[in-house]
Amino acid sequence: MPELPDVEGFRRYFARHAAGRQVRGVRVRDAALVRNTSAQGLGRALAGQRFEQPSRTGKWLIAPAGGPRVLMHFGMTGLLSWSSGGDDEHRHDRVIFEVEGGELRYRNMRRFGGVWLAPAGTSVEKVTGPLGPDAMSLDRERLGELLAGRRGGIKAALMDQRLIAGIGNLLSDEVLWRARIHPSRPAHALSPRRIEALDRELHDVIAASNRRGRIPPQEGWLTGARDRRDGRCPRCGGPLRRGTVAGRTACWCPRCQRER
DNA sequence: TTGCATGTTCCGGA
DNA sequence: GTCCGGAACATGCA
Repeated sequence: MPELPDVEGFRRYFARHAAGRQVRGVRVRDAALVRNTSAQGLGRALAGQRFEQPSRTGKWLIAPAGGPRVLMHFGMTGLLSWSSGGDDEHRHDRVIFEVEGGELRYRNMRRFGGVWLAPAGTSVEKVTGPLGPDAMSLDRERLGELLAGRRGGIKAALMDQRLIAGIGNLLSDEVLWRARIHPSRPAHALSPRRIEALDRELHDVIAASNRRGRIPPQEGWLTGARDRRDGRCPRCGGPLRRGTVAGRTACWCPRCQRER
C-alpha cells in the first residue's frame, strides 16, 4: 500500500499506540530488515527510551526515542500492527517493538523497505538519502519551479523522491488523470493552467486519501476503475489505457489526457 | 506456470 | 550530468 497517505496513516497509528510509551525491548524476527545496525544494536539503542511523537517525510516514518530515531520504510507491502492482548504474531511480522502496554509490529510481506536507526547526533538524511519537499506541504509556485527544471516526463518527475517526496505509482496516475495531463508529457512543458490544476488535484487527492489512511479504490476515482479488465474513465466513459511509463504500469484515459 | 504487484537501486545506453 | 528502460530484490496471488 504505502504511498504518502498510507504512511501518514501509519504515523497516526504510531502516535496513537506507541508515542509516549517506554520501550522495553525489540524482537527481531527477520534480521535482514534491520538495515543499518544489528538486532542487538537496535535493542540497545532503544531499550529504556521513550517513543516521542512520530513524523513523516515522503514515504518515511520517523520515530524519535530520546536521542536516537527509528526510521521505517514500508516498501510495497509494509504496515504497522498494534497488539495489546498478546495475540499471535503474523508470519510477516519482521520487527517487534515492545513498549509499555503492548507491542508495535512492523509487518512486511515482500521485504522491501525495512527499519533503520539514526543514532543521536546523526542526520536523518543519512538514512533516507536526499529527498525533495514533502508532497503535502508543496505549494503551486514551488511545484512549478521544480517541474520547470526537468527534462523528462511528468509522471517520472512526480515519482522521483529526490524531487518531491511521497508520490508513488497510484497517486501520480490519480492526480494526472484528474488534472487531465498525459503521464508522458514533458514536465517542463506544462502550462501555468496545468500546473495550477496539478497542484489543486494533488492536494485534494492527498487530503481525501489521508482521511482514509490510504488511496481509496473509490467510485469516481481512477483507482476505482484501473484494476478492472475493461476499465472505463469515470469522467468520460471512454476506455482506459495501461502501459509502461517511467518504468511502472501507468493507467490513463487517452481521451481526457492527450499526448500533447 | 506465468505475469504482475502501491518501492528503491543499480547498470548500461542514448 | 540527465534521463530512460530493464533487471534485481522477495513474496504471494490471480
